[in-house]
Amino acid sequence: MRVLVVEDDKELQVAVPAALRSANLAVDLAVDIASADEALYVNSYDCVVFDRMLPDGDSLEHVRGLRQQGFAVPVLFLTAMATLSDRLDGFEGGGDDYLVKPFAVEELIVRVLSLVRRGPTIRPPIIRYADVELDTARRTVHRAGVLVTLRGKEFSVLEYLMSRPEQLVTRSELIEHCWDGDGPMSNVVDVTITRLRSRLRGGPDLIQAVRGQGYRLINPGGAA
Amino acid sequence: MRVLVVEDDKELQVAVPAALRSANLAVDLAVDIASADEALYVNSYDCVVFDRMLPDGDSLEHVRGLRQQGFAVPVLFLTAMATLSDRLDGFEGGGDDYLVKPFAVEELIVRVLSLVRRGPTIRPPIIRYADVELDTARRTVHRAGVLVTLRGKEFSVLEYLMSRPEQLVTRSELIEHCWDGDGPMSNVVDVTITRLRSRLRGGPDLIQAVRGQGYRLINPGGAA
DNA sequence: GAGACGATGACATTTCGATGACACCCGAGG
DNA sequence: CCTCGGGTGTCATCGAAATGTCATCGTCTC
Repeated sequence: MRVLVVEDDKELQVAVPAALRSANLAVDLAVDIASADEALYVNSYDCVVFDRMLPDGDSLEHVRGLRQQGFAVPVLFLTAMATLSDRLDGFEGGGDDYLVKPFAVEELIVRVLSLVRRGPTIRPPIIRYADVELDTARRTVHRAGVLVTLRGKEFSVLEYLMSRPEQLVTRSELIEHCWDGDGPMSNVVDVTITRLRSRLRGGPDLIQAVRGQGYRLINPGGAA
Repeated sequence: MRVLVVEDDKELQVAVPAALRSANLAVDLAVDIASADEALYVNSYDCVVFDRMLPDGDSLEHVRGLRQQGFAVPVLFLTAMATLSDRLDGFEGGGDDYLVKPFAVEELIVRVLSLVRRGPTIRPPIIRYADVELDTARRTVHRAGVLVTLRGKEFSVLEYLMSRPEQLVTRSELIEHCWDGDGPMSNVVDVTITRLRSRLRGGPDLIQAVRGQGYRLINPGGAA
């Protein structure tokens, strides 16, 4: 579990990461909003610890903006301000917790762990065609309900075909999307299609060869 | 929004309800676990504020029991104990927040409002998959009932995998979430997986390698 | 029936994961 | 300050699995 700490105070820059690391969290440090943004853009975190006031602005306002764009990672604000209204602001902004300075490191650890545990769950997109279900996140394929295990290339090819159901897909198109570098100089595509077909033996052939053109996904039965 | 306060201290019996009412919450009071149970049975609350120690027992233990039976209402524990392990206990029990006495009433209000807003969603601190139980708070793992001691990194990796059962998890995903800085440039992940597997020798291999893609938790037996 | 193109089985090659051994770092304790 | 040891990162190697290549066969079209 990985945490980003955004803190401009020299002392806390040391203490906070140390505390979190002692709880087996992976910690990165940013010193202002700008560098935090950079880090958030590059990596994905399970939690962010934000000092409320930073040299280049109020982190709360910033997070509020990010939330509007779908930013879903839980945030813990460190704040020196003690008035109730300021604290409430913190929660309104979408932050999931806050801590008033000065605080005990144990308290910080407990709260961060709690936030991390709560992490955002994402639904994997599933593509369906005929009686085939392809789960891009799990990288699994089911035909008529039964699990079919595919090799990497086979999966890539099927994924591409299923993203363009019933459309004609040329060999070079497949090579461009499923192979890297300068595509192979053989009939790999054909071979892969053959292998794919043999794995999907659990119903009619869904992959139609179009002579001289390429391949196309079809649903012979029509139903399902 | 209706809140139940369970408190035996005379002073707090007055102060806590008063504070919450000032935030427009409807408040009921109970003085011990027995009467709290009665109130919970009769009414439905959006939040419960439990003093940790009550004349007829430790409320934490009690809530733990209730959770097992599906009790989902968020709980805020008031505790006088200040050690980290005691605080962690509070979270393990399924309580969603805690406050150390003495506390500012504003803080109490903010936290209760936050819990109420969050609604009855609990993320149990124990994740189960197949015959493995992982306690995120205690950082312990049991396989088929027997305790397995893991190293920090091994635990982090297993935790991440178990939070996404059966999903494909890439190496870079693991590195992003379990390592800091810009991840290492070696096969650490593979090595850690190997070590993890060897610790979990007590049943079939649950970690499936997906060639060229990453790893995935699976349950070969299907049962349990 | 001939040519072209796709299908397929067999085989070669490449890539990738598993693993043992070792090096390094850091914290505990003398 | 030094040593020791556990935990973790790195490397080299091995073997198996995935994939590319080729040759052959089948089949569709003109």
